[in-house]
Amino acid sequence: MKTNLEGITNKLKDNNIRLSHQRLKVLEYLDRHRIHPTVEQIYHGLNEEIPTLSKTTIYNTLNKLIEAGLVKVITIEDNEARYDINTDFHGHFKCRTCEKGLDGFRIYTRDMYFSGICPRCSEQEKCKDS
Amino acid sequence: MKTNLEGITNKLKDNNIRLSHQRLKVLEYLDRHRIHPTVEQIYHGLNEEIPTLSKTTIYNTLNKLIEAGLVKVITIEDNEARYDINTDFHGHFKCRTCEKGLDGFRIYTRDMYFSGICPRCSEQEKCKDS
DNA sequence: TGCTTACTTGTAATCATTTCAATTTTATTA
DNA sequence: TAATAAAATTGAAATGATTACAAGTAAGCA
Ligand SMILES: [Mn+2]
Ligand SMILES: [Mn+2]
Ligand SMILES: [Zn+2]
Ligand SMILES: [Zn+2]
Repeated sequence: MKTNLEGITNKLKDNNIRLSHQRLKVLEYLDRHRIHPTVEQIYHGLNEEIPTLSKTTIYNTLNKLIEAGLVKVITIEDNEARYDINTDFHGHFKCRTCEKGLDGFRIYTRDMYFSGICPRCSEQEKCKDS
Repeated sequence: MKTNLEGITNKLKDNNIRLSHQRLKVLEYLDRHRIHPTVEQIYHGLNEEIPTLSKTTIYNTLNKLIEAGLVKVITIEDNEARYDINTDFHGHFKCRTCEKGLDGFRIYTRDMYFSGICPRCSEQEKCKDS
């Protein structure tokens, strides 16, 4: 549940991702606001502290972090992505009435998405190795 | 696996959804093309048969069918929705390499989304009943 | 057949996300 | 510390999926 920000910055170094002020602030925001925030929420949340912050930077940062496996994108909303610093395997729930994400619920729909590599592409990878 | 189109049209009647030419064609397309098509694919697939068909109608139709529980939307793509006439609970897989949805795979990411009603809203529902 | 209501259509609007080029910052080296 | 190259930030503009809207059309019913 608790993310080690120091550990994350080390991972950034490992992935050759520069430790810019903006990136660290976005990470810190995700760590302190465990509500699967949208880009809009991150933007407004950091606006006071960094008035010059651009939404483009937030998008760039999040995409970098996703690429490095440090953040996960949640597509439970139909029109807006949400972001999660908790990359452990866990489900997400959205209430049909209040539209909040909460614990303890009556479930009506379940969706499971997997991403990986199919047998055909696995086979082609083997060929490359030899 | 096999969908009974006759059964579906009966469900449409039950839900007071009119059996328009366009709606039946969209349903037929979803039934015959079990590839979780996008709106774009449905549009081009039906274009020859119904040259006047509008994308807006496809969106309207799909939203109506989703509302009635006859179709499910799949948000595994980051930028474009896909649609499934199979409403049974089942997972979806996307290959990272060829980007196709297939069977038999090595899994790297798993995502579970639930939708339902939270305890708070459940409680309020009870109050309405009495 | 005629009536009412809901559906279809094309265009325009919306809005999350990406592209782009100029400026700034980071990390490195002297 | 200063110089440098590479990468990041920024804001404006572009993109593109989806929705809103208003006028024309078709479905269902008597
Ligand atoms: Mn989560
Ligand atoms: Mn499916
Ligand atoms: Zn609720
Ligand atoms: Zn593949």
